[in-house]
Amino acid sequence: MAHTSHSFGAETEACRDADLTRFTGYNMKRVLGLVQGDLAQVLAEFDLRVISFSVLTVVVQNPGINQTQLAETLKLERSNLVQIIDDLAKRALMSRSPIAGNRRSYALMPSGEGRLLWQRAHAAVIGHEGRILSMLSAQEKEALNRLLLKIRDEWAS
Amino acid sequence: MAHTSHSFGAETEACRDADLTRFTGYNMKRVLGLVQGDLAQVLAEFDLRVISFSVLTVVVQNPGINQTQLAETLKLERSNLVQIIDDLAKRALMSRSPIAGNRRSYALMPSGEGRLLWQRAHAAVIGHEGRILSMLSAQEKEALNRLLLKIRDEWAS
DNA sequence: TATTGTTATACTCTATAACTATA
DNA sequence: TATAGTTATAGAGTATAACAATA
Repeated sequence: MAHTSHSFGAETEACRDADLTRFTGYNMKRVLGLVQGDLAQVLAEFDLRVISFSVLTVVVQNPGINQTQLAETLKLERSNLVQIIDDLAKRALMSRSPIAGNRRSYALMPSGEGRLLWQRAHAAVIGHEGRILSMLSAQEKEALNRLLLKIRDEWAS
Repeated sequence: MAHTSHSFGAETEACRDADLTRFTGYNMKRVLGLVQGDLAQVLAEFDLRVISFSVLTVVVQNPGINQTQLAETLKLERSNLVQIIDDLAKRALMSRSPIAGNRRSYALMPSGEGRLLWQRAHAAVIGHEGRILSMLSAQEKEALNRLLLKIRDEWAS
């Protein structure tokens, strides 16, 4: 029985989900799990969650954006952004600046400290992607991104 | 002001996350969100969640597998499988069969009804992937799967 | 002692409704 | 009336510890 059990494990364990690997969605889910796990560890060194880094990136690249535009950009619910922005604002990484002539929305602006932290985190994320995708050639990485963006563009609302 | 607001939206709204789209992880997350949303709707017609379909697939392809092996295969925690299998068993789509000489694990076996439901759901999932990836050529789909599996294989534990 | 299945629990992510203050 | 931000809440998905039965 020990022999049976061992040979079963050794011979077929690696392909028990063979049928599912024919689905791109399943493969993406499995790979994204690996990527997000490593990325979360990398960003934890900066006290950032993955979503916080995304928010910081968009605000640095689009200073003055408001929360509704930010939510649309990252495809998040406005309500789920509140705590994330609260945290970043409390840490003085960005500010909610009043807009002249409009008192119901704020312009999100990165602080100097926010820009500096973002630059360090951004470099770390580039390092993370280099490591996690190190088995792909430059051409393969470019092809992967091109294919993913082609799918997203087709279904862009 | 209406003009300013409109031109801002029209000119820069589409590329506010341009910097993030350089990251494969971000692009995968965005695309997987679209794919999983559509897939969930497709599987809801069979009263299946995405995870239930994965479980059913692995059990159909590997009759006799136990819960620990199933959890390893799908990279889930054993504890999180309990309710899913409970549901599938209560609906008589699969059974927990006792194993001769081993009373602490069960052999998961698909029922005839389970195989039939799986065949219908499987066909629907293939249809879903065909629709959601319809902008890609056969070669592109194959390339995408190959790249994803190459990443996964490299980091397989 | 180690393994299998299970329970309980907690934390993250996501989705929705309703509120406030503004416009 | 509609919009921006907010609050509360609920549902998935995921992770961990501890337990009973069994090996």
